Amino acid sequence: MQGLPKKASREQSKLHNYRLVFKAIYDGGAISRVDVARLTNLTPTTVSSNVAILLDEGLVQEVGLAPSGGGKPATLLSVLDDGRHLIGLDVAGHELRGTIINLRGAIRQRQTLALNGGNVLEQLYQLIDQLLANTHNPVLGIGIGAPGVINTTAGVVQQAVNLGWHNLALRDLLGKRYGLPVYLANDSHVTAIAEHTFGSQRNAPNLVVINIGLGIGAGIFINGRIVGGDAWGAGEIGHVVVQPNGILCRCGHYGCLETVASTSALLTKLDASLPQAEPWTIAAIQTALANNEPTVRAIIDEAAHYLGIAIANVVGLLNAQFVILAGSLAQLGNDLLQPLRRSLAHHALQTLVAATDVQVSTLGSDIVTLGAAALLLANELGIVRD
Amino acid sequence: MQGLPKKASREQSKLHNYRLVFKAIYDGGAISRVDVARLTNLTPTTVSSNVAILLDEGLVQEVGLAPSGGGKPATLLSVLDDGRHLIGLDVAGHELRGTIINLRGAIRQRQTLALNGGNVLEQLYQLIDQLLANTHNPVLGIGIGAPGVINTTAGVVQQAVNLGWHNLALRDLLGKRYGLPVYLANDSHVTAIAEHTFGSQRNAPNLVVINIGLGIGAGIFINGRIVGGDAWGAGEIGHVVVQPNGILCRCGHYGCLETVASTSALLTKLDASLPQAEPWTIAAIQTALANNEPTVRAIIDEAAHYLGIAIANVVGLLNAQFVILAGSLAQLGNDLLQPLRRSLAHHALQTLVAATDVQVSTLGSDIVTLGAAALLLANELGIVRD
DNA sequence: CTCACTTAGTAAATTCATTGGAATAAGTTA
DNA sequence: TAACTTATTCCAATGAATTTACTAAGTGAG
Repeated sequence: MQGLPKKASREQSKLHNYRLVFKAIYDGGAISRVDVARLTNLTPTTVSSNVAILLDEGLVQEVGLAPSGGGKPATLLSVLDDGRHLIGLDVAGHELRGTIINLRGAIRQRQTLALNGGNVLEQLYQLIDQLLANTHNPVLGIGIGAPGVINTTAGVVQQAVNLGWHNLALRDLLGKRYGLPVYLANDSHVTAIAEHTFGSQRNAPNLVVINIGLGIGAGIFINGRIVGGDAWGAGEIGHVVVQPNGILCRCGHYGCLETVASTSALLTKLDASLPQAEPWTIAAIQTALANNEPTVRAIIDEAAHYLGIAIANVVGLLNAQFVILAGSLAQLGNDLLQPLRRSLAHHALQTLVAATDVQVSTLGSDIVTLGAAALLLANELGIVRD
Repeated sequence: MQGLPKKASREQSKLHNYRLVFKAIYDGGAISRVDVARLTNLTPTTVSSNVAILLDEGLVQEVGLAPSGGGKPATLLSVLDDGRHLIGLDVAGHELRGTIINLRGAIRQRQTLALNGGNVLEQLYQLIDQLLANTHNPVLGIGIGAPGVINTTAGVVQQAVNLGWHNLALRDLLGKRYGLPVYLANDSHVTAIAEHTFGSQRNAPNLVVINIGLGIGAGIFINGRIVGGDAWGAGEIGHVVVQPNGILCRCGHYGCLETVASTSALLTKLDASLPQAEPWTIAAIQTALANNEPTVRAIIDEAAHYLGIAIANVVGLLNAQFVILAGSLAQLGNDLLQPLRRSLAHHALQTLVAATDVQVSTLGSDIVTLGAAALLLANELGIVRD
C-alpha cells in the first residue's frame, strides 16, 4: 500500500546530525558547543565539526564567551538570523501577498499585488521578481500557501477553483524559473505550520489551527507532523454540519459551520439584522462589542457556540492540547474566546476540556506568508521535530 | 516544548537497515536478496549481510529457488512465520483474553479468564503464566490493550476506572516478572494498530477504526503513526454530541453518540420498544434484519444515521481514506454500512466522500489481542512504515 | 557441446562519519 | 604558582556502507 522507509546511509546520518546541531543552536538562543553535545548526545568532536560547517555556510556565528565556571570559558554560538532570507507567498482570493523573512520569522520586506483579473501565474512571477530585486541576502527558497487542493509532495496545485488552476505543477515551474527550492501547501495547512514554527506554542506536537475568514479551514499537526490527508483534503472543518436544518451552504448541504460562524456569514447576518450606512466590518464589530451592543454580542455568541461544538469534536477525536484561532474573526479576541470556551465545556468530556487550551493567534495577517516560508525551514534546514 | 530528535549513529543506521531488510521480506512474501536490494536501495552486499543475521536469528528462512531469468536463479527468502511468538492480552470489562500469535498474526493459542472480582493484576499474571506454559517457540514479548487512559510511552495505566487501576506501572511490573519486552496501549488505539498491521487495509497511512461496543471509541493512524493525543485521550468519539437535546449520557452531557449508536444503547432501546422473552442480542438483531423486521431496521438506520454524522466530522477533519468499523455492532455488516454510507454522503463534502472507503473489520473478536501483539511487531521488529 | 551472455550472490578493499582518548586552551581556586 | 576544571581540537581507531572484482549458476545461439 505504500513504499518502504528510506535506507540509512552515512550521508543521511551526516545530514541528520548536521540538522540536529543546527536545530539545537536554533532553539538554544546562545549555546556553547559542549552544551549542544549534551543536548543532542552527540560527541563534542562531531558537534565541533558540524559547527565548523555551519560557520562556514554562514548559518551560525560565534557571539562571545560564556562566563567561566572554573575552566575554559565556552564560546557561545547562535544562529545568524539573517544568514538566509526566505520568500513566503500567500495566494489569497483577490490579491497576492509576498514577504521576505529571516530565519527567525522577522519580516524584512512585504509586497502586495491586487489581482487584476489576468493571468495569476504571470502576476505571481511579477511579485517574486519584485521581492528578489530588493534582497541582497542569500535566499533559501520560495514557499507558497494557496487555497484549494494541493499535493505538497508533488508540488502540484490539483484544484484551485478561484484561481482557475487545475493540476498546475507550480513547484517545478517556479523552481525552473528561479533556480531555488520551492514548496507549496494549502493555505489552511500553512497557517498551522506558521503557528508550529513561529507561534506561541511552537513545537507543540499536537496543534490545531482554525482559520476563520471567508470560509473556515483547519490546519492540524499530529505527532509533530502536518496532516495532509490521503487526498490532500484534511482540515475541511467548515463543512461540518452543526445545524441539522440550517442554511444552504455553497457546498450543497445545509447547516455547515461556515454558514453560521465564518466572518463572511457574520457580516452578512449583521448587515441584514442591524443595517448601517456602511457595511459591517470586523472593526465595526469590535467597536460594537466594546459598547456592549446586545444584538452584536448575541450574534457573536451564537457563532462561538457553533465553533465550540466543532472544536469539541476535534478535541474529542484528537486530544490536541492547543487549539489556535486565526483569520479575520480571531481579531475579536476574548469576545470570541470566552463564549467559545463555555460552549466547548458543554460539548466535550471534562477531562479533555481541562487538557485543552484554546487561544487566539498572535501572528496576525502575515500568518500565511510566514507559514509558507516556514515550509522552507522545515524542509531545507530541518527545523522541525521528529 | 519538547526534546530534540535522536542523533544518528552507526548503530542506529545498522538497526534501521536491518529492520528495513526484514520488513521488505515481511511484505514481500518470497523475495530474493537482489530484489530486497532493489526495493530498499541498499547494496546487495548490505542486504546479504543483514539476511545472514536474520537467518541466524531464526526470523527468516530460505525457501527455494526462483525460476531463472537467464542467469543464476535467485534464492527466495521468506519470514519464518513462527520464528517468534507474540503474547497479546485484552483486558476487557469482565474478562481477560489472551492469545499467542505468530509473526503473521495466526493464532496459536487462546485463553480466557472470567474476572472473579478479585485482584485483576493477579489474574492477569495467571493468564500469562498459562499462555507461557503451553508455548515452546521463542516469545518476543507481551502486548496489552486495556480500557482507560494509558500512557504508552511510560507504560503506565493512568486511569482505568472499571479495573480500579490508577497510575499502575504495568509495563515495568510485567517486564520484571517475565523478563520480556512489554508494551501497552488503550484498547481503541490497539484496534487501529490491529487493522494497520493485519487488516484488509494494512499499511494504509491514514486509517480510522471505530470501535462500537458498550461504548464507542476510535483508534486513528495519521501519517503512518498512531494518534495518542497529548493526554493519551485521543479517539473519544463516543462523546461527540450528535443530538443537541438528547438522552443523558454517563459523561454528564446530553445526546452523545454513545447514547444513540453504541451496541448497548441499541439493545436497551430494542428491549424497551420491542420486548421479547429473551433480552435482545446482536444475533437476534441479525435474524430480525434478515426477516426485514421494520422496527429493528428503523432503529439500526437511526444509529447508522448518527454514526454517519460522526464519521463525516472525522473525514472532514482528517481526510483519511479508510474508515473501518469494529466491535460487536460491526457484525451487522451491510445492514449497518449501507444506511451509514448514505448518511455520510449527506453530511460531508462530495469530494471527500468519494475519497473515503467505509468498511467493516474482518478481524473479528480477536482484534484487541491481535493489535496488542502488533505493538511488539512495531516496536521490537520495526514492522511499521515511517 | 561449447561459448557468450545474464543474473545472483560473495569477498576484499575503500571510504568516511562517528567514536574515544589524548592534547591543548584558557580560565578558576587554593 | 600549582592544581584543578571545563571547553575545544587533534588524531588514530572503528565499523557499516560502498565499490570493485570475483565466483556461482543458470540461458540460449551456433
